[in-house]
Amino acid sequence: MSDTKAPDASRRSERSRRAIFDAALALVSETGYAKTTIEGIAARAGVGKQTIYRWWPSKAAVLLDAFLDLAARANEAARRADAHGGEGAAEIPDTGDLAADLKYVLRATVDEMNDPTFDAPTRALAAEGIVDPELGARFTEALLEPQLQYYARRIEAAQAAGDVDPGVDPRIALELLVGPLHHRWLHRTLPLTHAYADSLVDLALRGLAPRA
Amino acid sequence: MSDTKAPDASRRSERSRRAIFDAALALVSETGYAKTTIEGIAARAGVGKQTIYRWWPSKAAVLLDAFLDLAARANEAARRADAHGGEGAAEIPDTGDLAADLKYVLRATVDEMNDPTFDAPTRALAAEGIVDPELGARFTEALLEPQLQYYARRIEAAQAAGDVDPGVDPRIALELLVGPLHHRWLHRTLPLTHAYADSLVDLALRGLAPRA
Amino acid sequence: MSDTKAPDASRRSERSRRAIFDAALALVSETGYAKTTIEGIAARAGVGKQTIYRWWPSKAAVLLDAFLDLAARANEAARRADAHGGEGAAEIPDTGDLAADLKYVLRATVDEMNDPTFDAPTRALAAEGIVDPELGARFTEALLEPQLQYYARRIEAAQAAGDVDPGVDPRIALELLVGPLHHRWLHRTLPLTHAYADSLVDLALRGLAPRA
Amino acid sequence: MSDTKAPDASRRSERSRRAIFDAALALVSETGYAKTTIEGIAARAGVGKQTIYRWWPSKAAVLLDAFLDLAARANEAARRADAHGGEGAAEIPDTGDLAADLKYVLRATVDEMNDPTFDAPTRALAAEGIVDPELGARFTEALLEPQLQYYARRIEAAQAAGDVDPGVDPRIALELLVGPLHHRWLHRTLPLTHAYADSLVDLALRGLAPRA
DNA sequence: AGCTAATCGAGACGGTACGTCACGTCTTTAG
DNA sequence: CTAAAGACGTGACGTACCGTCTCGATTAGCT
Repeated sequence: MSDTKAPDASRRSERSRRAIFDAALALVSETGYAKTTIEGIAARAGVGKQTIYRWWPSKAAVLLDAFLDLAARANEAARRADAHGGEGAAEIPDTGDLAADLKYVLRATVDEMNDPTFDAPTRALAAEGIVDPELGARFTEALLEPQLQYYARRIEAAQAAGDVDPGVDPRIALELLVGPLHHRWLHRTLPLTHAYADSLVDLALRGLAPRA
Repeated sequence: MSDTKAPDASRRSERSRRAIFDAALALVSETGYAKTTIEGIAARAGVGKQTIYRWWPSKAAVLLDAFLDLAARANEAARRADAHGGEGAAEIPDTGDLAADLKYVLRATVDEMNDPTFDAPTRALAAEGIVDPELGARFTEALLEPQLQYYARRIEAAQAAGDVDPGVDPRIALELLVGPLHHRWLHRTLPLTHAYADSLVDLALRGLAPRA
Repeated sequence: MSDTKAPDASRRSERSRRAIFDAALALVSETGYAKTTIEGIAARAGVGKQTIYRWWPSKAAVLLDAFLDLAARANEAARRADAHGGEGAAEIPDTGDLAADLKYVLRATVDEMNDPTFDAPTRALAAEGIVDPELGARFTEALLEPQLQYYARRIEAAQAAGDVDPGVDPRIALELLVGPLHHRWLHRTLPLTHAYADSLVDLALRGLAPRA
Repeated sequence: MSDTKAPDASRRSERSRRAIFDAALALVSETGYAKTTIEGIAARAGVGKQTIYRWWPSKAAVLLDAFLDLAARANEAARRADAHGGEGAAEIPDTGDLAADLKYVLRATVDEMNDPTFDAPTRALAAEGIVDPELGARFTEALLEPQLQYYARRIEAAQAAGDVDPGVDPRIALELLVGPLHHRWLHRTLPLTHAYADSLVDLALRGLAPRA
């Protein structure tokens, strides 16, 4: 039906999967993405190379899954910490003050982008995704888009509350905030600061305000 | 002073330099950046590998210079074509209508991003620069920043003309336009269209408008 | 215990080993030892370079093993041809006439030295062994010494038969025969002929004769 | 007349020639023949590569000339030291006692072979000459043969004095002495000692003695 | 509980490209 | 006008990983 050789996922060794993720993340953070090799991951994980090739098509795919897994576990932990069993940790708060809410999230994003343990793998994945459409799609779908949806929902809520012009496409609105941030982050043109995040929110919100 | 062995640039073979650029650009456009190798470039250029390693530190650096050289020659040609010996080909027009001028440039940028002959190498260089800070700096400095300066100048002119709030940092203003465009381009979240460019300009300009 | 990474010999591909030997011998006889490269051997054998580097430390070592293998197979064939399952093909005959027996062997050796298919690789190996002690030891041990032992045994037999002074060290005796031959062979001072072999035997035997 | 490009020997720089010899000998003794390169010699001698290529066809040829020059200067010095302005330093003495004279010379030869400063370059040249007939001829003619002639002359003298069978070819006689020595030297089968030299002389002389 | 079939760790294999080294030729530049 | 300096095309070096391919030795999941 599908490919000539579909491995039987039910027989898969969870032990190896974990070890591969751990090894991949460790190696990327220690030696950088470019110097990380599948052979190295396998050796570090105490795993045969074939076990990696059986389940992933590329180094980037391994790292993406490893990162996703890390994020999922972090979320899990966060959810357990929070009393309310919310769906995800990153939902944008809605205090009624749109500007404040957005600044809060953008500042947090800026902090992440300045944190090497987040920056290194994400940057590597983004770069790989830019060049490899297949992986880029997975990256966007699994990492980027969910985050953007939080913005979309908050902006829709703001439109309902009359804080944002209802005629504006929330998608474009969100890109007005996130685009410049990513631009500075990826191209390293200028430092990413909380002040910058705030200015961005202020300026964007003036564009999104309901027409007089 | 510098490295232990600095080759004598005055003895450099212009012939080889040209051949390497041509080969690099041809190979990238034919087979893609990832499949392009230094060995392949050398072979195609009829040049020894050492001649590449002598002058460039990496494949990406070769391609960056090749691309820069291409752009420079294109500019040269454009300038000769235009009667007015203007400074560069990409200066943003100033018709007095800021929105129209920006839409014109953003549409042109969108077109470039949709043109594979521009898209492929630029995307590859951007991705490489994201991961390699050294190269990223060169990429930003040589390719990205000059372009951004055009926006900065046009926005400053608009501020002088009273079309843009003088209190706004032109740098942030320009990122409001370029950031979202790059976001869609690099992450391939949604199609890049003229309509999108227009919306972007309209929305951003509302944010930049002088306060009532 | 030994090197940091010892390949697992039990998993070794006999197919590749054979192909490498064949390619090495073919290339040496076709283009000469100096022009034979490891890369060339690998290509001709349809084998990865690493497969050669995994098992041999140098081009000379490959050729030595190839030559040894060839000799072993030749011996095998010779033994099968001879009705009597003798030990090796090169054992010196013992007809009771020492001079005749030695002349027979030395003439055969002269013939080998004059035969390009034997001369070329042996000469190359000898030269390499002269300069590389490691390889020289292997060459001596595996190719030269076994042959010398045949002489030693024949001379000891002659001593027992009273044809050679029992006070003479067989080792020196044998070198009296083989040394001059190799001298002419390696240094190409004068032609190697059967007549020369005969003279050598006569002269040496006069020195080895039992004292009156 | 001769080759397409015959360099004008009269214009040759003696300074460079000396520097090249010195550099070649120094490098060979420091790092070994195999690791010595023409590029290295040129650099060490402060000489352009072309200056070497103009006058010598190969690394081995340079070293041969360097060694010859060294030997010539050593002889010159020795001659000046000795009162009698003899032709060369290595002429075999004739005390009337052939065995003693030969032992003296063979012991001296053994000592040379055990002396690394002599052993290393000679061994390298011999090995190269074994494989490269052109160079081998030059090596034999310039280094080996003159030495052998000393033996030939001493043996002829001994024949005249009635100490050696006049029917024996001096050439073969000399090879009986020198061959075994070279055999042990080049193949490193057994240690080269004075005792060995003495045994060799004794044994060979029994073969050469006049017939009863 | 035993059988069977897949996955597992391991690593040899044919390859490709790497970045380096030296070759021998050719050109440029300083004395 | 010579020779040092060294860039050039060439080609082999020895290494690193690629992705595929056997190997036993576990492990499941199904009789």
